[in-house]
Amino acid sequence: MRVLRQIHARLCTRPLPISTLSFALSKIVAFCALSSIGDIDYARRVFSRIPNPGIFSWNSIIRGCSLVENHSRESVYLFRRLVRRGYPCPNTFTLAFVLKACSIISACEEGLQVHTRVFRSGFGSSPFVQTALVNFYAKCEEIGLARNTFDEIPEKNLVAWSTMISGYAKVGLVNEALGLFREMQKVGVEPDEVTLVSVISACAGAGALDIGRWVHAYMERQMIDIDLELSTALVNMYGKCGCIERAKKVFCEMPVKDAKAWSTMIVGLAIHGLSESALETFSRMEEAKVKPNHVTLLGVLSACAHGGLVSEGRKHWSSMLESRIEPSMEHYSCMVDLLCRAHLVDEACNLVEDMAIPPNPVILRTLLVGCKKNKMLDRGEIIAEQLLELEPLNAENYVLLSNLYASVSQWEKMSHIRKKMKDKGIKAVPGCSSIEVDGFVHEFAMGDQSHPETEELTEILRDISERVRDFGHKPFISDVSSHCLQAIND
DNA sequence: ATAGGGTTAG
Repeated sequence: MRVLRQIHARLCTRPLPISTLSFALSKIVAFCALSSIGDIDYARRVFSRIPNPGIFSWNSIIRGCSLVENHSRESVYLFRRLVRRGYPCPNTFTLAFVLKACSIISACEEGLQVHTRVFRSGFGSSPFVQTALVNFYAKCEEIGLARNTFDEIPEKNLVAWSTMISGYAKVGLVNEALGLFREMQKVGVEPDEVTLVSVISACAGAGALDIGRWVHAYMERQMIDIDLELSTALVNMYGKCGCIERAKKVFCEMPVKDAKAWSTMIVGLAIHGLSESALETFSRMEEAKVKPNHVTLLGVLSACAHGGLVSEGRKHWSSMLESRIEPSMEHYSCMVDLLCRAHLVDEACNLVEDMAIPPNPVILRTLLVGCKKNKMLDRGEIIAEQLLELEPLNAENYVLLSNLYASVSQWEKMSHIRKKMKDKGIKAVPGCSSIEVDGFVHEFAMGDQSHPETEELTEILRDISERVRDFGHKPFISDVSSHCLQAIND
């Protein structure tokens, strides 16, 4: 960068022809915007001094901004400016870059405008632009539009398939993602690392362990290079699917581990209740001199919350404040959860009151659950009031408040809330779960009888429930079993 | 110079 700055300084003092100067400055912009050692602010300054920037310069700066964190919006602004000026004319590169920026910031309006422009410009048949459009729609959760665009691509290459698969995986349409993966193989397109990352991440989201294992075996068979991203995806998949030992194995065998990899492992251990291991992994991460990010801390705090490790949690909270990680709403949620689980509801409330930003509904709900567990009616009512003001249409809030009343046997107030819900026409979203059997993910929702084998399943659940009773246990009310019991009652 | 990838609390 220093050498470049010197060259830049000399360029400016020479009486060069404008075209030569523009060309040289364009090259500087491209380097500063795109190189890993570059400097986007410098690129912007140089760009603003180019007398008559050509499309190459515009593209460099638009792409550069889109790739730098928190600068993607600027790409969109630059593109608008370019369009308003009317020249130079955007090409396929410009469109692909600006669509990428739109997908990073989920700028749906702007992306749609670009799409209109694509139609008019006649670049609609460029595979790059088409794939960028698919990605853009998927990132904006317009999965139907993404699919329409995808279907219009006449010759779908690997990148197009991967984009669509990852789009489905991201919005949780796991069967669609896996189905498309099979279709892709049927037409003879071989997946690469990037495709497989999306497939594995779809498996993680669905608890589809069998398919995940199959993909893992497939990669080993095909000698596909299991790189950093793939390994992390595998660690996550095995962790989410309950195979923490396999997750650990993949993790240990990774030659290089970055913050995401460590975080994934820590979160995996935390959700398995292996709090001590999670914390130990965190210290190994620090020893390895990998800088923790905000997700790492979420994992650490959630491990402490699950293990009831209050003082450890407090320690990590204050060291987080000391380091440069600004606590986000999610971190506060985690800490509030930790305190509430440890029956320190008052302290949790104080923490929330001291927040610089007003608490979001998630935090308030966490507090409300804490009040319920500790039978703190008055405090709970105050929190519920705030919550209902913030989100008067969310059924979850009414259910939580009614649960609070139930926990202190205030049946009249409870039925009052239920009635209020009914009067407002608010319906609870049914609880749901899913399981993969032989490569298909079966989904169940509370009260939903649409599964072809509902009768047999209900029969089995009834049997389990009776056996639990026969053993002299109360049917245990965990999240899953309460759904089952509800299904039986229905 | 162009399009697709991993981690996120309750």
